[in-house]
Amino acid sequence: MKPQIHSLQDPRHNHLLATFSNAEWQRWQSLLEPVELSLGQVLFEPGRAPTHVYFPTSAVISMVYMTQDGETAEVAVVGNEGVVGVSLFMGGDVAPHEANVQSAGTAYRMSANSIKNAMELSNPVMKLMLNYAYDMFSQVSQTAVCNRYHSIDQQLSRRLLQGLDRAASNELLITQEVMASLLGVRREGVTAAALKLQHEGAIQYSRGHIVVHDRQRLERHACECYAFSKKGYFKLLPLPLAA
Amino acid sequence: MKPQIHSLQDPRHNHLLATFSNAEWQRWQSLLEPVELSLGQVLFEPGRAPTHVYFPTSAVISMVYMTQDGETAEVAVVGNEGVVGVSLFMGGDVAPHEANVQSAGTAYRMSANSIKNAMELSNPVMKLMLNYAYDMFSQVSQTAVCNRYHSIDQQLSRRLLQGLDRAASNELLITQEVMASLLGVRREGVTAAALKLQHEGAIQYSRGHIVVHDRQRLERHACECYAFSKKGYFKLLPLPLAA
DNA sequence: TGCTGTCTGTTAGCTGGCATACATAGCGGT
DNA sequence: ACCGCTATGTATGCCAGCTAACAGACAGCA
Repeated sequence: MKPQIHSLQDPRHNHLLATFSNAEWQRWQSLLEPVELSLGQVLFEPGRAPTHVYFPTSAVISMVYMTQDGETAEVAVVGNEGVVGVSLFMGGDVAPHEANVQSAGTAYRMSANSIKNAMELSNPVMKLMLNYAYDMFSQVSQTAVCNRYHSIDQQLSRRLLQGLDRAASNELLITQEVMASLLGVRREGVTAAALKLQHEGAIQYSRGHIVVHDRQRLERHACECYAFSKKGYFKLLPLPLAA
Repeated sequence: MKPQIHSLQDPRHNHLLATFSNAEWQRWQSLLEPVELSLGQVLFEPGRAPTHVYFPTSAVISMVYMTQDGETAEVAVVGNEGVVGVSLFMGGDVAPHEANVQSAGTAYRMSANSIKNAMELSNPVMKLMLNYAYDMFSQVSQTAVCNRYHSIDQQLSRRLLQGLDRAASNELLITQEVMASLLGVRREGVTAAALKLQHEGAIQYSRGHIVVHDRQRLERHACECYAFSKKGYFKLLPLPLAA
């Protein structure tokens, strides 16, 4: 049940880092530091300037927004397709979100100063980072609409799939309680939705351990937001004309 | 009832343009084109690359997200504090939103190529634009949470205030029908909330013409999202420690 | 083996916002 | 003055998700 650890972590397991040319790579290597991220660890808090950016290789991080009353909602998920701490390279030093580790694993991190310098030095790197930031922006927009229109069933399915895409296996470690706080709903609501999925044979779970048996069924339950949130998906969309 | 028109439009009425040094300004002047934006005009559609960025001087633009079923929700509002078309300077050419004119008025626009060149040439300009993009990102995150937790009453008040901040007077031109599509709720829901505000004497309206009489009352009704969405607000927040 | 804490299942009643349908009221044009 | 269109007001019924409260089930630990 322990998180799997890549003892010889390869930075290129992160999709952004993987796109670097060898020349870029030379510059970056010494600035990147491999780290283990544990479940629940908080990478930065709302109102504070992140000290590092994180490039997950196997860890999964939630960007969580919180109201004054302490009610929470996840607005984006970041796995090895992305990077945590986009506020640093957009100049809005202070992030309004909390970034916490949803699934323990490995990542590479780089100090705030280093990433800022690196972006000044290299235009391609800057473009890459900004491009990802925009993906994330889109993902958050989608979340806003999803929160408005879609049922708990749909959202749970969506979120499980998003977790699955960033996991190495067909298993997830998350309790219904935590899932509820991510979706911004009651725990009982998640229980009901999860039960339905379990009765249909789509998933099987027990005490925070979820095994996905029928991914396709999950996809049928999920709202469109899942497909849309796949990395860069919207860029590939055919123009939705016929307005 | 016609929208007021500044016959001699000053680009510096846009807060972003206003921050430019004289040197920057020289370069930009010839690239900016003054335009009149009419109510309902669509600046760009989802899935398409914007042809221009727009710097509103008196117009107000809605960034609207749409589901496959055609349900809509506004995720951000842009007035003379900002710029429309951030996707262009983040490299994600294709925007997932629709940008449409919520309140007729004036703006300056610049072609997609020009803005891209301008950003390459000037680091300060790039930082300014990215900084604003991050503000917008925060605003969208806030909207996601607002959609989850806050009542129609609260959201209507919030949205009226956001409109008011970007208007020259205490009047707004918007029907309950349109407001409903922005908030992503039924028209009847807006009617009920608006009636309440009217009975309290906070606002007075008729056929799409809203006059705000008691701004403070609106602020009391609005959710925290209003205060938060004020431009750059989150940067000024004291650190919310005591976790 | 039993204790304890966490996780999951279930119930009863409430409410906000939903779908649907229709009524009234201004405004503009002829 | 009338017609027609758009905007607003209102009603009935419904349902998802909420509050609150509690019961069972399993894991780890002493």
